[in-house]
Amino acid sequence: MTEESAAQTLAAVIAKLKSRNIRITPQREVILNYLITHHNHPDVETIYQGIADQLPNLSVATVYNTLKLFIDNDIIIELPSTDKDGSLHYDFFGVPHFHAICENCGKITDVFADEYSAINKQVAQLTRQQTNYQVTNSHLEVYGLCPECRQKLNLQKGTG
Amino acid sequence: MTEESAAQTLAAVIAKLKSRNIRITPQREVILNYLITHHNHPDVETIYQGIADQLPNLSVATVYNTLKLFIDNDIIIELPSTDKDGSLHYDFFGVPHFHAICENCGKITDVFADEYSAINKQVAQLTRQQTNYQVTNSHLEVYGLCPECRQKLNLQKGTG
DNA sequence: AGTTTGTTTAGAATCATTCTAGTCTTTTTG
DNA sequence: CAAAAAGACTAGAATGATTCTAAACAAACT
Repeated sequence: MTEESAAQTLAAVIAKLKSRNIRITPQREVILNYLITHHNHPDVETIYQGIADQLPNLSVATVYNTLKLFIDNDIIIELPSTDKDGSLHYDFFGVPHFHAICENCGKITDVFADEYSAINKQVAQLTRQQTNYQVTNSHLEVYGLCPECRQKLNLQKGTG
Repeated sequence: MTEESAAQTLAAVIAKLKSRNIRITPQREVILNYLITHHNHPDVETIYQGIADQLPNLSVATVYNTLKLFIDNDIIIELPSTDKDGSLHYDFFGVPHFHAICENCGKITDVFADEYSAINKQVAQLTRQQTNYQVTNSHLEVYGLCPECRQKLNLQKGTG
């Protein structure tokens, strides 16, 4: 992704928020920009550290408040905490995708697939039919072993 | 589900655990039985209260340890905490299904659908192809408004 | 019987998240 | 523009779910 398109994405999301009468404060813009340009599924602490130079007086509470605001407006999603830490992770959700999570090291990997949009539609429809929920979005997490951990564990098994 | 089949399910899961050389303690059996016979997506506190009469000396730490054991052996799954509380929820995962979660009241509803098994297979395959993960399972959560909250919120809107 | 390994208990410790009170900023209104 | 109102931010305290620790207990192994 080029810098130009990140800027375009930022502008588009800001427009979306403004259209809902949500104020764009410097804090919100910096946090949003961080999320658009970093795809490492950061937790609150990582975000806080990552923008400390741009917002020296930032409060962690503001990060929490802002993330909640973004979640409620379907701009980012929350990912479960892995075994390795106890904190939730966040992910800008511009292009729909799902997540592969390593049960060994806790790494989270984005999975983009054309088929996902059709799957999503089917799941929303099934849910409506069977529960009468009004569906707004969905999250899919796939659990398993990442290639690195697979290799590591196989070597251990071979050696031990 | 009849009582008989719950007992059969319990026996089957115990056999599975034993085949992996995992000890079946009274605590583990009671907690497992609770999860098999209650499908209200309990949190730790609810489980603890629900079996207090059967295990008067039970420690919460044991509940946490046992749930982790069951998760690692793909017997139960963990569900995210809703806005209404800060604790994780647990669900016996004998028959694969996914979850609809109400964004307003936090209710979690099981969704059973024949199509889910095919979706799951497709998702596992996509993940393998694109990330080279070795997939063991997956969770799907659908977010939206439950029928009750939809009605409640519509009435408010109409009245206000 | 004694030793090792694994499990449970009770309570303390941790730490992510939420809450609170006060301050600051922006918007609205006259 | 000034005043008032609404919304947002900060710093630090409070909460509370989860994890950790040390000691007691139970089961498996020699």
